Amino acid sequence: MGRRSDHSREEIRQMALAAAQRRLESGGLAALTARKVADDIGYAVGTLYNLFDNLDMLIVHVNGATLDMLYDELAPTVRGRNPEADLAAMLAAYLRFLAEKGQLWGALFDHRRAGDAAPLPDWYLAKVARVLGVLESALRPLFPTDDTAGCAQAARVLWASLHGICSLGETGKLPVITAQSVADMANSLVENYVAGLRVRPENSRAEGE
Amino acid sequence: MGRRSDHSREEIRQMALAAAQRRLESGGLAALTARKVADDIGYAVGTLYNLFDNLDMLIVHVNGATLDMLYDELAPTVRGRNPEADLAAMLAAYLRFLAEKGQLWGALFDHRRAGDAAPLPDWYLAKVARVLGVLESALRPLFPTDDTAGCAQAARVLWASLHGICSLGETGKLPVITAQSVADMANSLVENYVAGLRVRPENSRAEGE
DNA sequence: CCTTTAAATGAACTATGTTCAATTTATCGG
DNA sequence: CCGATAAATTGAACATAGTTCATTTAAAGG
Repeated sequence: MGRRSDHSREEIRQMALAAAQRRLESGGLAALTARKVADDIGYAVGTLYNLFDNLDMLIVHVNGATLDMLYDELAPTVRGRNPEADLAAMLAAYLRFLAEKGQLWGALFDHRRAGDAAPLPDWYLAKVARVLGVLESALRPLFPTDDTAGCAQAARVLWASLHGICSLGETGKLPVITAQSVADMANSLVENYVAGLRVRPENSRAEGE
Repeated sequence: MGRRSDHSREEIRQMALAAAQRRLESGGLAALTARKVADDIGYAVGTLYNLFDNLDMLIVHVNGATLDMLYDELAPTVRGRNPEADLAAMLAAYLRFLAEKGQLWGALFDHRRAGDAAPLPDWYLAKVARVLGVLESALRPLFPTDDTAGCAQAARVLWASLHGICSLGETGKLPVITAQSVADMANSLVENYVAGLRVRPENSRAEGE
């Protein structure tokens, strides 16, 4: 079969992304194969490779959509006055997202690309940065107005740390104490880290002790 | 070919593990395939499956060895008096391990087993717990003698958080500010979290603000 | 030396991502 | 309306995976 007029190029792209997302949600990354997605949308495997360089890029696009969803959930939780309160609300929203869209969240991090693959595209990093921006705005009051760098770094530390807790928690790689404790751990992290920021003003960048 | 007497069953196991470790160190998880390991040790693929249930279990054993190495590096850094000093030394050793044995460290976390796989064996979790024990002993002075649980939880929070920083840093998934900043982030985490523990004594388990 | 038993083998099976010559259809010039 | 051109779609084919198991081979026991 050749050139159909069933759908435009862009429509097929969207269908493929939607199908990929569905597969991800129900069966995780393992369920997301080129042939299955192609079947889902009623096109042949080769067609997928007209629209995406490879499966990795398809997944990166799905992950981009996930980051947008995450932003939409997190952004409204920050009111910009009290860091502790904002962070608690934000963390709750994050954990809720993780509980509801666990497989999508998982793909954000489980998807490891080959070492020789192109670096993550700028538009993707921008989406990550946008989510980080929410966290930055919550932390903002803790830093002097001119210390944007310190705030940005603190946001990255918190974000990455939180990721570690959720990630190890979900994959069972950490002998965890109770089932509830991923949330407990996340709370412990945020509260103590922020308390630390308050006690050690501005020089949060650490020299020898 | 059938029953050789070149090596005992246990010898082949060790050869396979050593070969797997070598492959991991040079090319990461992608370079560790059943056929290649079999070739390396001069046996056929099938033989590997006499010794290990499957490739996953082979990798779990290599990871176990990595955890032992890590323990050996971390354990001597804790002197048991000053938490801040101990943690700084321990963190330095951890980052050194990461720099030198990055691929082995990576396999500890990159290796995601299928959802239907058996849970991680107890002996493996025990090795994880042993490494965590080092961290616990460094944090010990910060907690009342009877609060073992609080100390254990703090150790897990720190450990998992640190993992998040290193993991996201290495995979380029976090738009990082400078090249140096993984170490900076790790220091920021440890120092602020510990400062937080000091300021908010014992009730580090977090209720509503 | 023959029998028994255990180890070692490697072809075969299923499934993956990816490629590309061949095919089919739309589009456009006349 | 037709024929040529261009574009999209196809699916068989390739390389590589993990895993299995009937068959082969060598050691051990009597």
